[in-house]
Amino acid sequence: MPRPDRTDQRRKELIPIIAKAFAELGYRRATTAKLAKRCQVRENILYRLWRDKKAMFVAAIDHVYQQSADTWQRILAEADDEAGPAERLLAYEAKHYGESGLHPIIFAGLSETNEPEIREAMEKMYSRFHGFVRQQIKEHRKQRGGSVEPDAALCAWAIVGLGNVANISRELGLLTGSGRKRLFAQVGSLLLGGQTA
Amino acid sequence: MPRPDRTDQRRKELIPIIAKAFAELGYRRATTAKLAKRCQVRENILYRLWRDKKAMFVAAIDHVYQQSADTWQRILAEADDEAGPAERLLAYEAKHYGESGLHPIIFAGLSETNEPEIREAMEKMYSRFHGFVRQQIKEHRKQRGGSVEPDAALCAWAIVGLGNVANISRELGLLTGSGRKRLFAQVGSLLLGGQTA
DNA sequence: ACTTATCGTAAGCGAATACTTACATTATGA
DNA sequence: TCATAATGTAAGTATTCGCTTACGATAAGT
Repeated sequence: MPRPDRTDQRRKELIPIIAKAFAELGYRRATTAKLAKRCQVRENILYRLWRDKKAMFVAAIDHVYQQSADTWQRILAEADDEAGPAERLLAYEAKHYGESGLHPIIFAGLSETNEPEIREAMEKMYSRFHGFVRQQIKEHRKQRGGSVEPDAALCAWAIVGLGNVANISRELGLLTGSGRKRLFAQVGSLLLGGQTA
Repeated sequence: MPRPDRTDQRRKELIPIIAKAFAELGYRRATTAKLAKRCQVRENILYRLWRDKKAMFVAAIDHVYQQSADTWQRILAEADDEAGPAERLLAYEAKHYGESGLHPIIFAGLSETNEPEIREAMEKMYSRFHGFVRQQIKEHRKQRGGSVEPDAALCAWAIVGLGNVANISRELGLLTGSGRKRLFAQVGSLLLGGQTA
């Protein structure tokens, strides 16, 4: 009878644009008017796709993780070097970390944790990032054998922190590209391997 | 003749209150009306002390570093254990990191770097934090002797990152207090000492 | 062809917010 | 005591922003 519902597809098309806008402008500066303009639609139709601005932002946060996860899957699939998966991921991030330009969304999210829905989305995102990294560390260490310290979970948090400062120093121009690369490569592998007992 | 100018003193009195407000509410939610109310004055007089809201925020950012620096000076002065200065600072932060409640200001600042003045203030703040930590690492390693890797500057960034995730995980409830403590103690000392060649 | 729900356009509305203006009051030093 | 500038009070304003409403256009299945 009527036209078929393309809502889902439309959402998928627009999220990358919206995420980019939130990344570049932050949560408040990314007004619904600007979001609509970038999407080349009227505000109205954004509100048909998401309940409110908050929901658009939550979708953007999810998109940040999804984007990274997809990239990592690709790297892991490409495989067969002499380097292990964790080392390959680390090397990749050393080169390309932050290239998507999406990470500032995280900064924006951190100052909007008053909103329960945003807080929840941030919580989920960080948990996923941490869980993934932790898993990689564990597998890497298992391969190598021998007891290692500190705990993989702690090292995973430290690596997440590494990503964070990398973003910050990029944003503020405190580290050059090669500096960030060395940061990932040297400190990253220290955390990955830990200290053999 | 007229009344003496107490502007400077007034600023010093109000900054802690304003900083706390920015920390709790973020930059945008901390409206000038709310700031004034917390300070128990009218908006008007805030505008006599600072050019605009941006200037209030910049002052709050400076206050964050100042607060930490003062605390650290105290710790360093208290001294004479068997533990070195760097180790004492690390142990202190492991216990008390984030207690001031001021750190969320940093999150707020990170999504306001579009404003050149705020960006500059954030840049200065991070440089100072990093410089201080780097110095501590260097002195610690000199005491111990022997060549160490990775570079102190890189490890300093990693420790700054550690502080960051500590804040984030506190904010989002992703790590318990004891988890944060172990994070500082274990990963912190790994980064402090580095890997002896 | 005709019904029906999706898609697009345009305008507007109430609330909030950064900042201002005008004016009354106070306390100081000569 | 008196001029002077600091301190406080109150109200207002222009703008912005999130969100809504009303309506016309489009495209599908029967």
